[in-house]
Amino acid sequence: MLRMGKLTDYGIVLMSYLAANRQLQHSAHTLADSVQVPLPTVRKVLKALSAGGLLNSERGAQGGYSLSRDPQQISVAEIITAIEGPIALTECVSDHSHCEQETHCAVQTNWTQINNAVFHALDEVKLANMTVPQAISDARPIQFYPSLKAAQVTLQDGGHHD
Amino acid sequence: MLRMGKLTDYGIVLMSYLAANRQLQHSAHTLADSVQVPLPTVRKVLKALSAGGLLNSERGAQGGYSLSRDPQQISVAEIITAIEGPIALTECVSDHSHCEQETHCAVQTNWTQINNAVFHALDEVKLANMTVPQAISDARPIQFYPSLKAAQVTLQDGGHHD
DNA sequence: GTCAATTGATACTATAATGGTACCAATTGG
DNA sequence: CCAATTGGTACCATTATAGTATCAATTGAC
Repeated sequence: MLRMGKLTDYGIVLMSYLAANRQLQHSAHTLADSVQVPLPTVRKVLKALSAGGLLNSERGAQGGYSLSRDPQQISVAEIITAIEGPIALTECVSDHSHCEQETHCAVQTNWTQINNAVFHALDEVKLANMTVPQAISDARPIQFYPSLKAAQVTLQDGGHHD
Repeated sequence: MLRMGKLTDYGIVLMSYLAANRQLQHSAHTLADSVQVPLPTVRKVLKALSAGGLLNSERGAQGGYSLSRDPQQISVAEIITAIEGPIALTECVSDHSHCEQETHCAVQTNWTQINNAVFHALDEVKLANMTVPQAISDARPIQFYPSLKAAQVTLQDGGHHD
């Protein structure tokens, strides 16, 4: 499924919102209200975004968050990295690759390559593109293997997706 | 982290092994031994790969698995799809997108685009490329935001990665 | 024809990851 | 000094995942 966490999704939404309203400082409270996501969760995401250097934060009364850079300078890859951690499709390419099968596994090098390709794709999309729908010129229509989707009997249990 | 399950990793390894030994039929037992992964788990992965149409399977004594197509015709995107299900980075772009925030979320269209870009990257890499290390000509050297990696204080808990 | 080997399908369990929440410390403006 | 707000940490519950076990179906061999 290759999916990443909801928090990252929130992160994108949050960043998009901030990009659309750069002028002022936004408190976590305000943002939670705007984006319709529970406040504590928003806090968490905001915190990560800030720690990742994507947001400026000001403490104290009248404090809040704001984009640290232009929306054109921020890629979704950065946002993902800030929230999910370093982009790594498998354990192999992650920092602590404690792969026991190294001897038998002859593909780890390629994984890194694939990883880079994915990262590149993610890095080309800037936050500025997210605010303007359909603005990604690089996107080509690609089919998602619908036939395979049908044949997808799934592994995890009985596959009862009601 | 954008990571996908271990099973998918096994799947890639399995497929690579099969690609390197196309001539004969391999039983789950044999493969488990070759790849050094627990037999039941290998069975599970093999089953999914078979259901996905990537492997031919023969029952009965002397049965086993073999690639259904040329390694050049099989992409990692297909393998991932067979094991993890349809490639979807977020819930938004998945089949059952029960997104409550639709009103406030103005990015779902872009997610689909990003998804496509990632899928495309994954689809360009064929199984044949995996067996020959470093064979992916399309790969460019890309930095992984090492600075952000350092600043990555993480969300999930205390971030105590010893 | 029976038996052994092998895949197909399903169900189950335990561990880990994730989402979500709460709390307290630190900072800053009024 | 107080209120508002971020920073950091700890915690819990739900879910997903990995891994295992069991039985049915099929096929070749003896």
